[in-house]
Amino acid sequence: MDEKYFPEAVEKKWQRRWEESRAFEVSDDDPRPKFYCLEMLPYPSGFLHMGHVRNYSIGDALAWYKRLQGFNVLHPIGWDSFGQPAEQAAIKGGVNPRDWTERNIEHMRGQLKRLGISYDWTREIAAHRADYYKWDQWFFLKMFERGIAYKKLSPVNWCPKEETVLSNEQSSGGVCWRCGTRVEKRDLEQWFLRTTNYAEQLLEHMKEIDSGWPEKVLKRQRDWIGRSVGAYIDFGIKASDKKVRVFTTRIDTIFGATAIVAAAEHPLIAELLQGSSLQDDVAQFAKKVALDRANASDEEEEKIGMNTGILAINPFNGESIPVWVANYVLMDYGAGAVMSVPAHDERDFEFAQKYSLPIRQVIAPVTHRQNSAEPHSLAGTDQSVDMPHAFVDYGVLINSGEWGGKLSEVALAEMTNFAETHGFGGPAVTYRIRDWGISRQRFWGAPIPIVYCPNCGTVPEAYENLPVNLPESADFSGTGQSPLASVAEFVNTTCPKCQAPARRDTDTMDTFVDSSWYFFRYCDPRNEALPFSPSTTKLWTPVDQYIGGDEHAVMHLIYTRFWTKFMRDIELLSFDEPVKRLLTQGMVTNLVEGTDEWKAMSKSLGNGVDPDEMIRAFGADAARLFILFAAPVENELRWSESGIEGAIRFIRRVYTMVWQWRERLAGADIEAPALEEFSLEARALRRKTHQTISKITNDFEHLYLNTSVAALMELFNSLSDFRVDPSSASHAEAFAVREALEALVIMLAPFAPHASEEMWEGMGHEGGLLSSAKWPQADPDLARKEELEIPVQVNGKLRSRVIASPEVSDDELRAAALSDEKIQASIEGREVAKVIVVPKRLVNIVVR
RNA sequence: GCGAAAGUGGCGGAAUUGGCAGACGCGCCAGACUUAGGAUCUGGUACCGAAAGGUGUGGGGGUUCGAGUCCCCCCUUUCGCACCA
Repeated sequence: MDEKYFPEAVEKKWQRRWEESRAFEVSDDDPRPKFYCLEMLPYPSGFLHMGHVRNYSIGDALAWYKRLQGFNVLHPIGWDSFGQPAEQAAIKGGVNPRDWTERNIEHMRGQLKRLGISYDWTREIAAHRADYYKWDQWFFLKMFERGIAYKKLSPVNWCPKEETVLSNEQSSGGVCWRCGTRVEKRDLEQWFLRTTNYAEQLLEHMKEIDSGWPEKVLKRQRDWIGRSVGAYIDFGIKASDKKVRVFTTRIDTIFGATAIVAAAEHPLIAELLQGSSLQDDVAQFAKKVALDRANASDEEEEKIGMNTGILAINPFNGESIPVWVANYVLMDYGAGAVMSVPAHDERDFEFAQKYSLPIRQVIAPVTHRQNSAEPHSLAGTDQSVDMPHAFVDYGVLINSGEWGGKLSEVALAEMTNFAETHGFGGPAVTYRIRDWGISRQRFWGAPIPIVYCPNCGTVPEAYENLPVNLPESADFSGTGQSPLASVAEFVNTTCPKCQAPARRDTDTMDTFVDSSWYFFRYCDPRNEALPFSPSTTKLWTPVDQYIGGDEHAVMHLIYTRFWTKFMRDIELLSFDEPVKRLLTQGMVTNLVEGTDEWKAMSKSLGNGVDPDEMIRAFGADAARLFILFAAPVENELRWSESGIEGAIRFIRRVYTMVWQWRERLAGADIEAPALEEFSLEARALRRKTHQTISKITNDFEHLYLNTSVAALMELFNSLSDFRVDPSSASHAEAFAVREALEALVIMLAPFAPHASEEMWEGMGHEGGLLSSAKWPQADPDLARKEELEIPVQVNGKLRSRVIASPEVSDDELRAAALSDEKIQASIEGREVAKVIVVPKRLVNIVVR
């Protein structure tokens, strides 16, 4: 230990020591209880940003805490290394995506090590390496076998001039990003995973995690899954034996249906119009709707529609109503068609007004007369009525034949039942969640292990042929086509079934596939026979704490839940949910120069801060301490240069104090003196020490890291106020200081591990790593106050305080309060109506 | 538009069970040490007031002996969803 604190030297020293002593490597056969602390793995863009630093600082604080508490802590890291930026770099800069990616990983690994995050680096994984994506392919085959992976036609953005697929970004504004041609929607054969099969479970199992996940994430997942309970009804078609099916959550309004509105691309409509004069018009209309949708802005589009001339028959009343097509009905939700009830649905109302469709009220508000035989209604006629807007609430049915007079709640069940018994409908549940399309016409991803054979058709690659290796390189000139299609030695293969010459699928998988199961691979990262052995994940998973940004609240966190359920189904696992506790940390923001706006750090806004510069200027410890202190973990964090200076100032003060006491503490007798040997001040210091241990231990369980740091500062302030000179301190005083300082240094380790190690060594623990030390234990007896200071209020206003013993009774407190001089003065001449005593906390005297 | 969450000093925030509002830090002010200070140390710092004292947690109302905390209305901000039948 040097007299002065030099972060750079200290940090280098301990990073080396940790590596040499393999301090953070964990093994499966360790008798201690396990703890799996996981942070979302980064995309190797080339540089760590402050969001990463915050994410990993939070995780590392928890990992340190748990380790000091005696847990066997798995704390791994890896790279989400497939994805577009690498391919863009290849297209633009002519570099190989693999080289680009490896270089970035190399650099970012160095940054993480300079931050001193306590990872088990022996378990590092990277998605772009064949020993990882082989298992993506393995899972794909398993899903294919079970019908979870399937192929279907699906619309993509298509540039008709270049005859190529474009991503959403490449077709923004509805035109091709290169040639400016208007983009079309075109159907392409693509692979999908049946997430919808698991919709019910994804919803149901939220019960298992709702105490550990933020409510807002669960809510977004619930909305994403979008379970909706209602009924389906088949409307007959006039002069045809076909039926058109609709889904509704409001079957009670069916007597108010004045049209059927179908999605423009509804196949039944096209079929029914076969040969009709309207056939082309409707096809034209469908094309326009598809185009508008591709160009969709944030704004809701104006509703447009057209009458198809087809008539449908309402099975409840036999009425014929027109069938329309419109842009506001979506083919891929519900049944792709709705019954239009303008009086009781806002969208239908708007549509009906525009096209002068009849508006018929069939639900009346329930009034105070609801118990009378004749329900009150706003309009007692079955003709089109004037309504200022749709009435969408539940109410009482009117103009609804035999259901008239019933409440919506009752009619919903009865009418669904009626439809079912008469064979034209029944109960139905629909979901908003769609199957997950994973085909990407891109190079830098895991190849889809499917072969197209002229004899056998679509054939899965054989397991023993995995991995299907991604070629070294391809033509990246950016034709928009999957670059793999141009690599002959990749495309041309033999059929795994009949050995005939065959062609490979040239698409790669969505990168969300890689991140759906990566943290299971950490448990068994070098397994060559399986993605992981069930025994290792049985030991380590589920993840105890997962930490990351809330931009992944739906996609990644739904997909990984889905993947877990699939892995359970193929008996790799035996639980439903992969993550017990989830923390979504807040963003790191900085002032945008020339404005007073705080925005997320970004290159384009020029308000980014380079972690390396921070480390150079202040040290990793100060940067990490500041980040964790400045705001609660889930809040936005506003960057502040002076804040980080405060952090290094604090570390330096603690460091200086350790330096001043080091000789005295190294030589001090460890034996605790008898209680009566401690002075009043020494007892107060010990009380603060034990109170602090208790508070911080509790805070860590809730990840209240900012208040933990504040408590450490308070303890330090108490130590500073304990003005005893090291050389003249009594044995008891030195003991109290040692107890406080050791607790302080150990509990500082999760926030500033390098400096803490250095101080720990300086305090005489040569050769013993702080990283294998033990978290201090709070002694409740020592933490207990020796006397209480009880506030005394008069009519709820603080007037005085009285000193009392911790065992004081209510009566004693009351007496003490009433006899207090200041209190007597303020209640003089008034009648005491009541005295409220909150045991050992407060007295309130009510006077008149 | 719909839904949710949140509004506390100059700033980040604390008060986690209805019981002393403003812990801790930043900033600022004063002082010490210094050739010097954007270093370090000491003290102060919600507001009004000379003081006694009074006021104070977005605004208004309510419940309670007692409200930052619970209830109702309003305002503002942030986030999410946005044709989901």
